[in-house]
Amino acid sequence: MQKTQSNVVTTLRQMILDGELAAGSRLAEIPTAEKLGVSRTPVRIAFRALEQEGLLTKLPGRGYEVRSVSVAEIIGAVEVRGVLEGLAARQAAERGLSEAHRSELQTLLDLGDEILAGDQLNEADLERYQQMNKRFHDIVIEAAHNPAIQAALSRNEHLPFASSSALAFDKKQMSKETKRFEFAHQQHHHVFYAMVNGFGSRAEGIMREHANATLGYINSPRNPDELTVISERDSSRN
Amino acid sequence: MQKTQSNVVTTLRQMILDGELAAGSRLAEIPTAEKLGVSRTPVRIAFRALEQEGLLTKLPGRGYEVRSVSVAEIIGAVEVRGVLEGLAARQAAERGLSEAHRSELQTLLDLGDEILAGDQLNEADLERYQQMNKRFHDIVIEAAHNPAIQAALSRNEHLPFASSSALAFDKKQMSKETKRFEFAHQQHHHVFYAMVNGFGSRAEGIMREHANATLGYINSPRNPDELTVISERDSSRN
DNA sequence: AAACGCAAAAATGGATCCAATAACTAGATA
DNA sequence: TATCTAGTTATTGGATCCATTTTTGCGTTT
Repeated sequence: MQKTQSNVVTTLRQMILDGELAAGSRLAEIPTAEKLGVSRTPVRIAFRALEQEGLLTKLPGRGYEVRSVSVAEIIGAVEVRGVLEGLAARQAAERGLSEAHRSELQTLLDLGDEILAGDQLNEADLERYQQMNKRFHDIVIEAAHNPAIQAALSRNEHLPFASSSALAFDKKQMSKETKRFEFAHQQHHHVFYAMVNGFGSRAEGIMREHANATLGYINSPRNPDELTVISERDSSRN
Repeated sequence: MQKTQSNVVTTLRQMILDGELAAGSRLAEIPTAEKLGVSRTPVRIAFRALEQEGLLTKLPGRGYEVRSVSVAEIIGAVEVRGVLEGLAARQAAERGLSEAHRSELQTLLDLGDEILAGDQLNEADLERYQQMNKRFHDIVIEAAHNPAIQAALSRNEHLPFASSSALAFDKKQMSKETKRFEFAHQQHHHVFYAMVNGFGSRAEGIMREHANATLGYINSPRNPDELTVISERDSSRN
């Protein structure tokens, strides 16, 4: 399979998100091109694209560096997602959902209920839930009919997941994590109710707060220890 | 003067914003490169950067096209700016302003008062006001200490000004426009007061609404005729 | 032993070259 | 006359080449 231009971007992005390229790694065009088996041209374009996405930073004269994202930055990015998706939910509610959007959201809600019906989530459930969740949020943004929201979000889309393990699902605490997803899914129900009934302000408020569900235990005030652990791990590179 | 890479980006961007490249124009790499006296490489990179900024759209197989921005899109983008700068003002207020930020904002407020002291704005006043205004907003964003806000805004930074005349200062109605600036600057005073005193929610609300001041007469409910005129002009291309 | 300087190596930015693909045009045929 | 087809043209994507700048490392000198 020959590597194509966008392929290089996605390959590098995936390597960064997977932690294969550790935060702080220096990347130069020529070695990267050789490593991927392509020429410098697509690599050059990929570096600039990933810089735009906030995953790389330019070191003038020494190539690029994989950005190390601090916990504070992740929290900030989640906050931004919150206000943007909140705006989307409000505009969707004020504008009114199309029948297609309404029915697909309903289907997704049912699907989420079903996934969460069992006692505890397993690996497969997690995967299914996250797909459902992504689609749910995408529809809300679509339904706002405001392309600027999508554009603003794209810049921060991958950032919260850059420091891979910080937002990882904690498989050692399945029951706690399961509760988190149950709560998040309740919010899905509530924002759906608000949007269907044209309650723009409620829809916005719920969605805005809902973003914090992504953070999981990071900002849980009951678990300062865990916060500390992550902070240490991260502050060592920042 | 030799054209450099970022030069090509800024040159093309300026040409688009100035209307020199009309909305809907098709742009190909080779003609553009020849026109600017550079090779295809920097042009290729510039096209992708401007696509990221939302100023160009890709026509697969036929190069790029200068995006035509509808009034609805501009209003949507302003809405997005509102929630993002509102978030910035809130976080700045909650975090507390540094002394440097506080004093520079104070200076800018005084400067704005001075510019608006005369009866009516002239061309030079307008220029000075807009510089002051830009700096004021930049400081608010800086003071939030949330790089994700800056990143999200960068995507929509130029978009509201792409359809050049839609947001242009209406020189035939100086007194009306002057009142608009006076109102906007009052909001600057209020958001400063809120931020200095740590009133996060007020700061957010004021800033969020303040974004609409940019729109000027576009969304003025008292002037549906003017709105119609702009809509027509724009809808013809959309 | 430390610091300065020079040279070599590596990196980027820009230009050109080659190949593949998609769009246009003109001509032939139904 | 309309449509299908084939050939030509234009355009992009990828690879390589050249020049300039910066870093880096080693050697010399103080």
